[in-house]
Amino acid sequence: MSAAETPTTERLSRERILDAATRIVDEEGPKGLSMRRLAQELDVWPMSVYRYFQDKAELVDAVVDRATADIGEQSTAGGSWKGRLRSLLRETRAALAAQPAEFRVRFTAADSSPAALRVTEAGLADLREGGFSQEAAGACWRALLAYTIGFAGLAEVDEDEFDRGLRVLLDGLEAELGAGD
Amino acid sequence: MSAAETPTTERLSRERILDAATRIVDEEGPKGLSMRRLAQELDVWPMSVYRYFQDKAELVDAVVDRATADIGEQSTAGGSWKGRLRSLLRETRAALAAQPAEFRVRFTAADSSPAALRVTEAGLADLREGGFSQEAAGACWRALLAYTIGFAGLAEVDEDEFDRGLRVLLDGLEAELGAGD
DNA sequence: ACCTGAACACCGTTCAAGT
DNA sequence: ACCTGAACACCGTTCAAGT
Repeated sequence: MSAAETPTTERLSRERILDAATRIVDEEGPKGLSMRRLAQELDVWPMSVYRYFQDKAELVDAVVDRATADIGEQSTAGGSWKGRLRSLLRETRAALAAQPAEFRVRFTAADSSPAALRVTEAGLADLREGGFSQEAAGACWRALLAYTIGFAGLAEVDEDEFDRGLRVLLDGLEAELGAGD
Repeated sequence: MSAAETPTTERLSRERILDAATRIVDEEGPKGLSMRRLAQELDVWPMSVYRYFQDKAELVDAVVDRATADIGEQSTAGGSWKGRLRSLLRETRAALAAQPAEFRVRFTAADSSPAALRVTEAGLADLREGGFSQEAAGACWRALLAYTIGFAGLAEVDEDEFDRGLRVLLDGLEAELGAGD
């Protein structure tokens, strides 16, 4: 009993905390997530969470980061650069649309999440492969990302409608910035 | 003294409350706006504000609505439908970019603000004038609005870059949806 | 009927006291 | 050194008691 303990509850960890936080947000909405409610869900003292996250803001950022962490995993494989890029942005829209609006804004915060940085790097790589200069790729990416994030916030959304607009924007940007300029 | 009072502070009103709320948000950020802080700023009991706004959510919506209420006032005059539309969206982007991210999401909430509805109606009217069918105008508007709102959330923004992307998107949508389909 | 202000049920976070 | 839990400084909002 003293040598080999079998704890009734697993040891606390960032992973377990994020699981619980995500569960609360899914079931009770973003306003339901408080440090105290979270501690209760984990059967832990309120202050214990602060061992793993500096404050609530850091926790929320981690929740959003994890919810968007696997964007682009599906579609790094073959196909044209344009196809990959559209697939990347479709995944981005879907992942962001699944987040509550209050949390979604954290994805494009000034101090971007690791997930957001990875998505941006993947997108820029695709655009460079498509013949855009570094500067043109940057401008093009911001336009595509703006469209995607904005669409994620619209109600009654239609996946096909998103894709049609995305194609129009991408083709137009390619015609304007891809070859000449 | 008893017949004609000269009150040291003006009577409370929605207008005065929104002035104070906007001032607090400008000076102390969105997190600084609390019902209690607002009451203090107005030199009033905390509960007095509830005579004019049902709850804090309604107050915040009213703040955002007022901050976006004069979008489109400048540009309803002459020019092509495309020029008017671009001007409308430029104003929309600027007004939204001036709002804190936490408040910005309320502009496109499911129960849209009066200001958002007016902007949408103006945009749709421009698109109909440009030859879009009602259905095509709806899809086109959602794409343009998504792009605009998304851009409003991006850091280190360039007005010209916004405008270039907007023109690309609008021209592309016109080519795709305006004439045929 | 209206307005007051005390009170309720929460927050995030600090910090002194214990182990 | 680490963990606890009491305490601080707030919240939004309800509601009974006063006028």
